[in-house]
Amino acid sequence: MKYSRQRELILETIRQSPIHPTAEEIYSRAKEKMPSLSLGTVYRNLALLSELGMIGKLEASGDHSVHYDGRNDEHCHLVCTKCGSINDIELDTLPTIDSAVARKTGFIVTEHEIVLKGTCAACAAHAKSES
Amino acid sequence: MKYSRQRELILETIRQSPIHPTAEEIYSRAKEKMPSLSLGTVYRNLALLSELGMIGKLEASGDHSVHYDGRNDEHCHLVCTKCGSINDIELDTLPTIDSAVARKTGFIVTEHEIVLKGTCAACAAHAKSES
DNA sequence: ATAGCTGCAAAATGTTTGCGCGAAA
DNA sequence: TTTCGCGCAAACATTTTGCAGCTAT
Repeated sequence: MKYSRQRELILETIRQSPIHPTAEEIYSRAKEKMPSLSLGTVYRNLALLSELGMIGKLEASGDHSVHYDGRNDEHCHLVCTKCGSINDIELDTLPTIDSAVARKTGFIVTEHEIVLKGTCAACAAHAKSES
Repeated sequence: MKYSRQRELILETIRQSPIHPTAEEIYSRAKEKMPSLSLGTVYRNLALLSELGMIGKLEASGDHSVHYDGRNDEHCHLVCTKCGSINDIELDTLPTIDSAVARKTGFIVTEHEIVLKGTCAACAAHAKSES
């Protein structure tokens, strides 16, 4: 893979964002630093980086676009269906699951997408104070 | 909610399909039985049925469309990245997770999307016999 | 020198929506 | 008879792609 300033910027932008940004969000933030950047380039690099496992990908956010994650280790996500926030969470029981699945079904797990949907603490508090 | 023959047919079609069909697949199967059926109606009813919890929804299939599931109880999915097959699996450790999450973070889990991606038994066997 | 990446714009894909008609209550 | 759902087609949002020029190696 050849180096490109665009790819470096895109990767940097994802890593610095805490919100699990979409392609569009990554584009508009990165474009501030490199106004010539094009959206097609963002998409091409997101595909590349996530294929290489350098960034994470979250398809099940519930809005209609893919979100990206600067972390590339295995972890889970909490998606609030009220405010749309996405947060990381570690679930220690998970590593054991893969081998259990392999034993039971012969399916070889190489990656997860584990999303728990519901109401985040902030939205729950907000709802309570309203009632 | 008012009864409609279309909705009944759509629900029936999903329940009879073992493959976790997409809207397009549901449409073309159902259209065989009701040629006047329109794709917009399929989408409207899928939104309705999954909002009511009568069918399941799978966003993280890896192809670029939403898949639906005749089962509406909580279970997990195995998505083969080689052949695209989607299969159900029960993971008994999961019910405990929700309360653990709530205790740790205050997040109230109302639904899951738990997808394990990798190579299914059939594709693994196929790869082995080729090498 | 050349392979690969970019910007641009057009196209493709999957999904949603407005409207006027027909069917259920 | 009134309300809701339907079929149709247009609109929409997101993502992908072809091309010609530029950049890293």
